Amino acid sequence: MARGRPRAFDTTTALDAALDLFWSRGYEGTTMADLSAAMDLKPGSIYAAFGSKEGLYEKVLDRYVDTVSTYPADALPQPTVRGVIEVWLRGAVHATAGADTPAGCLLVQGALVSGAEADRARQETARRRAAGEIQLRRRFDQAREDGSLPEDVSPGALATYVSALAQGIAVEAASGVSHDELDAMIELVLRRLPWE
Amino acid sequence: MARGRPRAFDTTTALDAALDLFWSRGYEGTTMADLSAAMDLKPGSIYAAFGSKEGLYEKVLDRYVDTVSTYPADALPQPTVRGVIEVWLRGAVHATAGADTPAGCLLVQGALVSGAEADRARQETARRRAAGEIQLRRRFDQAREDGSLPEDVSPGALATYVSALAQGIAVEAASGVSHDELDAMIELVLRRLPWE
DNA sequence: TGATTTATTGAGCATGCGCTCAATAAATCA
DNA sequence: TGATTTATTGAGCGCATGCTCAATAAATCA
Repeated sequence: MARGRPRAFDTTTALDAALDLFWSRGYEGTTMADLSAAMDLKPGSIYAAFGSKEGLYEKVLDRYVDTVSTYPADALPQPTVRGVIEVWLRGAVHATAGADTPAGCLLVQGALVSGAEADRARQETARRRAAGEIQLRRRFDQAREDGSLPEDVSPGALATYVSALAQGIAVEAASGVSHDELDAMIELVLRRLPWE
Repeated sequence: MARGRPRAFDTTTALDAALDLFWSRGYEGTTMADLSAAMDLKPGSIYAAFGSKEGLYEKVLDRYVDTVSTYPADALPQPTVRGVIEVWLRGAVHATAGADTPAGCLLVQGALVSGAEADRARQETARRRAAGEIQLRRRFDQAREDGSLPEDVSPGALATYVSALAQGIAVEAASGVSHDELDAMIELVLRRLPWE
C-alpha cells in the first residue's frame, strides 16, 4: 500500500459530483462552497487532491469527454458519410438531452462564458470542442479521397455544418427542448443531405 | 425642460458601452467596476439610472434585439420558406461574426450560464431567444397552410432545425470561426433543403 | 432670489469568493 | 515501537463583488 494516510474518498465519485455541478451551472456559476458540499469534501481536501478550481475543472473535462461526450468515437468509424453524421447528431442529442443528466453540453457552455479570471478555463474548453470538429473534418477529407463524398462538397464546410448543428442541439436542449423534439429535427435533417 | 439637474450622459451611448461588455464577457463575467469604467459613470449613477445590474442587463437586451439581432424581422416576411431560412441564417452570421462587434450572440451566451444569483437574467435571456423560435414556427405553420411547405414536413421540427443552426453558428463564431467559413457552410445548407 | 427637484460623486459597507495553513489523524517503514 | 509520510479538518485571510448613501452640484419653479 502507498505510504501515508490513505485517501478517504473515491476520486471518480467526487469528480462525478463536480461534473454534475459544472455541467448544470457552468464554471463561474459553480463556487468552491457548492463543490465542497456536493463532493462532501472540505476545501482543503479538494485543493490537496486537485490543486485549484481550474485544475479540478480540467479533470472534470477529461471525465466528461471519457464518459458522456463519447459519440465522436462512435461516429467517426462509420463506413458512410451519412452514417458518421447520423451517429454524431444522435449522439449529441443523447448526451445533451438525457433524462438523468443536466440539459446541455459542458463544452458548449464552458466555451462561451468568461470573466477575466475564467479565461483559461474557457480556452481549455474551446480547445477540446474544436478538437472534435477537426476530427470530423479529417474524416470528411478522407471520404472525399475515397470517393464517398462528392468533389463539390467542401469537407471543411460540412464539418462546420455538422458541428454547428450539434452545438445548436446543445443550446436547444439547455433551453428545455425535449429529446423527442430534437429527434424529430434529426429525422428532418437526414431525409436528404444537401448533396443527395 | 424637466425639473432638477439634467442627466449629463446619453443613455443610449451608455447602454451601447454596456452591451459591448455583456456581449463579449457574459452577464456574470461583467463586473460593475468594468461597467463603470466602460460607461464612464460612477456606480451610483448607474444604479440611479438603471436600478441594478440586472435592470441594466434587461435594458441592454432590449437594445441588442432592437439594433443587432434584427434579422427575424427581415426573414419572416420573405415570400418563400427558402427565403425565410436563407435570410435568417445569413442574418445570424452577420450578427455573430461581424468585424466590429464581439463574436457570438448575447442571447445564446446569456441563456446558458448561471450561478444562483444570475438565474433571473438567464431566464429573461432564454425567454427572448425562445420567442424568436416561436415566430419562426408560426411562419412555417402558415407556409404549410398556404401550400408552400409540403405536408410531410413538420413546421415545429423545421423551426427547431433553423433555430438550432443559427445558435450553432453563434457558438462557432464565438469560437473564432470566420464570417467566410460560416458563409460557405450556409451555401452547403442551401444547396438543397431536406424536402427539396 | 430661495425653495425644490434631480444627478453626480467618492467613500466605503457587507458579503461571498478562491484559497491557505497549522493542527490532527491514519497509514507504512525500520 | 517511534519516525515518516500523506490526508483531513476547521478556522479564517485577503480581495473583489454588487450595491448604498450623505454630501454636493445643477437645473426649474415661484
